[in-house]
Amino acid sequence: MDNSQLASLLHEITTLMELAGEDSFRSGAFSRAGRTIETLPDSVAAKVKDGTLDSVPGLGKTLKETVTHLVETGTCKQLDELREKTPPGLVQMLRIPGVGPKKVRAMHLELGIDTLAQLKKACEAGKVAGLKGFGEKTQAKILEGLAFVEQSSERVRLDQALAVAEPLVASIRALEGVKHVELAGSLRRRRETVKDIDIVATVADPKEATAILEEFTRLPGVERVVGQGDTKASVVTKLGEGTKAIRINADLRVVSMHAFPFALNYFTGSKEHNVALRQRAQALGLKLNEYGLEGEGGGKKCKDEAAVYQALGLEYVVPELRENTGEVQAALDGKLPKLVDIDQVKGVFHNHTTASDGIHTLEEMAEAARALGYQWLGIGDHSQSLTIANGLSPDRVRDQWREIDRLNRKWKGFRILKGSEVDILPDGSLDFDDDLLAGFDYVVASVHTHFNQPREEMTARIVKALENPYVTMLGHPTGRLLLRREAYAVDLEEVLQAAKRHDKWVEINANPMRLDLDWVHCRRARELGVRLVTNPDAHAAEELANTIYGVEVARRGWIGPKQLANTMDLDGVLEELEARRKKA
DNA sequence: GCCGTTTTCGGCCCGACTGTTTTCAGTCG
Repeated sequence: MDNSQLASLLHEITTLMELAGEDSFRSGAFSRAGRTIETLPDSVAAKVKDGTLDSVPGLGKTLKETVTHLVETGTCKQLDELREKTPPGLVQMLRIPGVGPKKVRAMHLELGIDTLAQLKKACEAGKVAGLKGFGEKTQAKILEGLAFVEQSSERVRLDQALAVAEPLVASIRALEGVKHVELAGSLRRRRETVKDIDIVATVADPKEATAILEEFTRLPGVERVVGQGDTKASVVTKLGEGTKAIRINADLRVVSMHAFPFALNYFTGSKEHNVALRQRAQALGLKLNEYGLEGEGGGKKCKDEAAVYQALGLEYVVPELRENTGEVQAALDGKLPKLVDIDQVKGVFHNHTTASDGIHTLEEMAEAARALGYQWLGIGDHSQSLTIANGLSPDRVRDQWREIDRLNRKWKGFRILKGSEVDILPDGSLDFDDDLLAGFDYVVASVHTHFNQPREEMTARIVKALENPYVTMLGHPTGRLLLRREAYAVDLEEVLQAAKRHDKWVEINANPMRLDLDWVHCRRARELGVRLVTNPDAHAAEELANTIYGVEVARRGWIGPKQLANTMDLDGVLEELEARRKKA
């Protein structure tokens, strides 16, 4: 069992405990444990095995037992019992905005409501409004919320949310009277998937806030207004049409000028990072909230977020690192990493052309890369066995090499690199023989078939591929498709160890549907000293721009420029690849 | 349920908003 599976079981226990009306501090302990584990790079299952569970903070006697049971059996007594007594419909009801565990529990106990369908009927019959603590407005909100639950998915991908949020921010910025506007929330932290869009703005004159909020609710893309007050408006936005339309909740908060840095910091989160900051403030005898930082001598003025961190005696923490995974301590010690930046990327390795399943030619891809300011572009079309993607035969590979040589005579200071995305066959051998592999500048090895192999088999398969001297890097290490397909079963720790042993790079696939390796394991790669590389896996010229998403994953994983192979300039990359070929 | 440079018991981050209330519970971030 990997950490994310274990964490989701702990989150399930948390939710079910809340629905069962258990003490919130007890359920909170489970929630924190889940949160800790999902951001922990080392395998908790391995810790259970070698008895080092004590090294995980927040696990006392009970939680250590629970975690051990979950790892060993996939479940535990408490979870079994909670599942037994909780109808699944109750969990779904929690997705209704404004409905939490207490309300769900009341409706379940008082009206016997177990499903969303029953809830809808009860609202339509006016029964819900009669409950103690409920009323007409609550009932109407639940009915509206039910429609939203039916239409929206729980989370959306980063790129989808940005496609809605960035135009919204631009529109708000253009409104009369608006001073500052920034994206906040998990979107600003660049999490791979997000639940909603948070925006913070300021106005020169507080009296204008209401008018700004009013205009916000009428912007293009806004489908419905959920709530609107003097400081906050909440809307449902829509991206796309028909059954494929994506709906995302968006909140705009308008605050005073002097509160802006505090509000932006507060609404950027993460929740856990905020808690850590407040504890830091407390330790200094200060009080931090979304309006300011108060001490004995009154409020402290901060002109921007950096000043807030400075006032707390901390180095500035960029949004991508604010997950309470050690960044506050590092900021205190002055030991935050220097992170890689998109401007430092000089090229990318793994891209496709019309030779396999891309839609643009070699030359078109190269020109697009040059337009982005890259010094080199790696082409890695599919190998022969992947017939569904028009994988290249050895003869077609040699044709492509001749074409690359021809094109490379055209440019000064720019090169196309000869690469391949070679399939890792089910037994761990590669889809081309070593003689052919030796002719490439570099080789990306990836799994595209037989996703259902047992964990040990898949791990051994990938490790064997990494032993091949001609392999340069491992492509999309887990095969996951965000919100669509789970990762295949694989022991990433073992894979990263093998990468270290054989001096191979590991890809952060920058396609926003993949983002694979994830940021948590980037942290682990960093610890191990495994070099990473991000590749857009572009199947069209415009997809080269997806590289930014991979860089964001690397940043969230504390990766600096030296550890990301993309920052090598043309001379550097040619030298590096030449040295590797000689060694092979 | 966890945790301890004021604590092994008694706290646990903090405040706003909403809708239901007449002093507050639930939800949210």
